[in-house]
Amino acid sequence: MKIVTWNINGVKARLDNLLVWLEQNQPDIVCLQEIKSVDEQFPRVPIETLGYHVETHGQKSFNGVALLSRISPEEINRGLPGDATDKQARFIEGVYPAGKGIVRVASLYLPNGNPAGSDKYSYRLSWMKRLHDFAASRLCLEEPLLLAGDYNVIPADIDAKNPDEWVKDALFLPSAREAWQSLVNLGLTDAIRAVSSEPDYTFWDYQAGAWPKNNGIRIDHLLLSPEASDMLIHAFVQKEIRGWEKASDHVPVWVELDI
DNA sequence: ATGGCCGGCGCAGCCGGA
Repeated sequence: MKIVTWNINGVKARLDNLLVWLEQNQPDIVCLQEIKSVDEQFPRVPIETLGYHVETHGQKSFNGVALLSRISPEEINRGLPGDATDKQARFIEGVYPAGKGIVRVASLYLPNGNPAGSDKYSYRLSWMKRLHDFAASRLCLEEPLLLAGDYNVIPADIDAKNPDEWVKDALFLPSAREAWQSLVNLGLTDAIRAVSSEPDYTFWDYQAGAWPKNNGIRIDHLLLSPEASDMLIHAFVQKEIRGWEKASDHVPVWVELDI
């Protein structure tokens, strides 16, 4: 089973790319972030025509996440628990039949939090705490679980071409990296780091020639429960997608599971 | 050497992103 996460930076602006990519790559489950669409305007018909089920959790203009899948989900949950007043659409979870059991997959878009010290940064940290509590409760189920998405966290120096440029950025501040490490320390496996100790950037800014200079960062991650990690065959970043016409600034990150 | 963008909204620039 092939599962992939991709921040597409606007599903309507990226629809032609998305359809070609789906046909060429045939993923089983796709976690999308930054769809920037309300549910009613998500272009579900052309995606369904390719054989995918579509589940969205969107809002107007910003944010928004979705799950595309070849197999119909048994259950869908929208929104990250822990704050009923949170109106930002950043989390959707699906439960899918797989093998003799299920696989549980979440598509998440963690708040950027810049500038540091702002209300946005405190919202980011509180969201990370909620994600930590959610992951802890899900891990008690002892199921194959994937928490996939745009974490907006650069975990370590190796995950940036120029780490010095990021020292005052919310993506690389010690408190954000500590929150990331605390999440991983629950017993989750960073799929890319499990298979590679090389730089594997997933984002290159549109500005300042970041892509031609390979000035990238690794901020899109798949975290696997022990039950999912045991089934890990392969993980990789699909870097070449960044070179497409009208590319997103993020690229797809894949895992293949023996399930 | 320096600076360099893009999507959404909505029809002009501004907001948000990382």
